[in-house]
Amino acid sequence: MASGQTKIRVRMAPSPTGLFHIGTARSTLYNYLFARKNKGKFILRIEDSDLERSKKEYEDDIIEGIKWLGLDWDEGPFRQSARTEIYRKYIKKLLASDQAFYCDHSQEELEKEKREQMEKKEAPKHICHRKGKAKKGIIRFRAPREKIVFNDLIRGKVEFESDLLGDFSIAKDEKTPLYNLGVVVDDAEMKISHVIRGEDHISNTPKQILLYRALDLAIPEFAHLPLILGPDRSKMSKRHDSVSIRQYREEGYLPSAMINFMALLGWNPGTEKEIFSLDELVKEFSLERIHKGGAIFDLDRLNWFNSQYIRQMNLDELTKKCLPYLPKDVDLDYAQKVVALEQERMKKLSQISETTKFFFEDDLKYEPELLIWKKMASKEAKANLELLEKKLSEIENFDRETLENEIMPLAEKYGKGELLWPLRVALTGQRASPGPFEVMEVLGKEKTLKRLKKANNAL
RNA sequence: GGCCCCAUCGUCUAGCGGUUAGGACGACGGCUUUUCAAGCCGUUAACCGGGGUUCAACUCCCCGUGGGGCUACCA
Repeated sequence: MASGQTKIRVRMAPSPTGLFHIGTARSTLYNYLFARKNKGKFILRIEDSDLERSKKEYEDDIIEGIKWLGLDWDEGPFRQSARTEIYRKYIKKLLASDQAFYCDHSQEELEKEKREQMEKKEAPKHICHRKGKAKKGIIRFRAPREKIVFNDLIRGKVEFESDLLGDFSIAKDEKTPLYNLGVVVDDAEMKISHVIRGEDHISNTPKQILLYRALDLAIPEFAHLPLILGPDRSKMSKRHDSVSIRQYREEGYLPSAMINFMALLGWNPGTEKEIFSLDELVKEFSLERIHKGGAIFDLDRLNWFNSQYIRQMNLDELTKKCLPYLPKDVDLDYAQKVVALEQERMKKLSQISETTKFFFEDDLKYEPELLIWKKMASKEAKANLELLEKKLSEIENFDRETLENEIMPLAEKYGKGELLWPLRVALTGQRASPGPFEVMEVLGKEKTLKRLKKANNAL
């Protein structure tokens, strides 16, 4: 057990078998917050011991994702694939003391045994009575029969009967550990004080405790996080829509929004504050306030956080971030004016390509009916557009204020809806958009007049 | 099936024996308004069930029920 003086050392140990997962990201965040809050160290370890499924591109995606979120680590990344000599030492020790042995039962035999046990309503487990004398088959751990109790920092006392575990597998061969042994060896070697991980690992914990004991290693504290759930309340996985950080990144979610949102899924400081910077989270964070129950990933809430952070951003920065969603050769000043009009309306950056299309197209297509306000006659709309065209052509300064001062009196006279609606639709071609004055200011006189003429012809 | 974990509005949650059960997202309504957003105001909506313990249970205990996780020569 870690004492008060023990240095806090935590780790994140993702396996590079898929894109950086939202659940992994939240665990990373919590580990990071705990480390920073307690002036400890945060270690990154890539669990790539399954060479078949591990891929460099996934490792890159995970590391990139962590950095994108604005998190960093103090040691690593270590890779299990580079640590085989370390594992060999421990596996040999277990073998030599007869706590582990080679088991050469085939997978078919094991599956058959399991099926039979389940039919008899027994706990499925393999207790090996055919210990290989040769170095053949898989290496199993001879689990002692005892009660295993550990104190989970989030859940309290958790008890298991090791009897139920059977002789579980720990390595494919002397240099290739399986998950449970790999974690134990690495966590011990890296002097990890607190293992903070998803709840799906609770059932691995007794196996790992047994291994710590067998190898005479110090057992860390454990804290099992509630899971992030899909809308169907099951663990978020590939069969749900968007589970990778990359997808959110590409859709235009801000790291600050992701961090804020994820932090509050399963934790909160007990106040009514909702918006937190990473630094503020570090200050407030505590394991004690983490929930036990899983939390559903609510996209509406994420969208809300994202819109909050989009609004807070300064315009230069926001424009830069929007560039990928705007036409390639766009003029930066023009783009900035466009973005300014959308800043308060955006839920995510990617939306801007649709909502601002009309700013970048010269040839708008008009549905004649759309140009007409409510029940006004087509003739009237036409007349109003002509009136506007004439008035606008006399105005030199196309800034919002001048435009408003010149046009609003007309609108009062001829009807706001009757005048302003056809104007706005002529400018945008859309049912919904920012107001006509803002749009004209961005478009400028020439484009404005051209659009009015064209709309008029469509009627 | 076995083992383990969990349980307050639709969702994220506050609550740690005595509260009109609070906030946020969403939804809905209103104001504003040429439209759509935004903004402001308001409405809706929850303690899974049953036993205890207690003067008093959302809160503590037990049992149900429900949900979830694990059950690999994956991690």
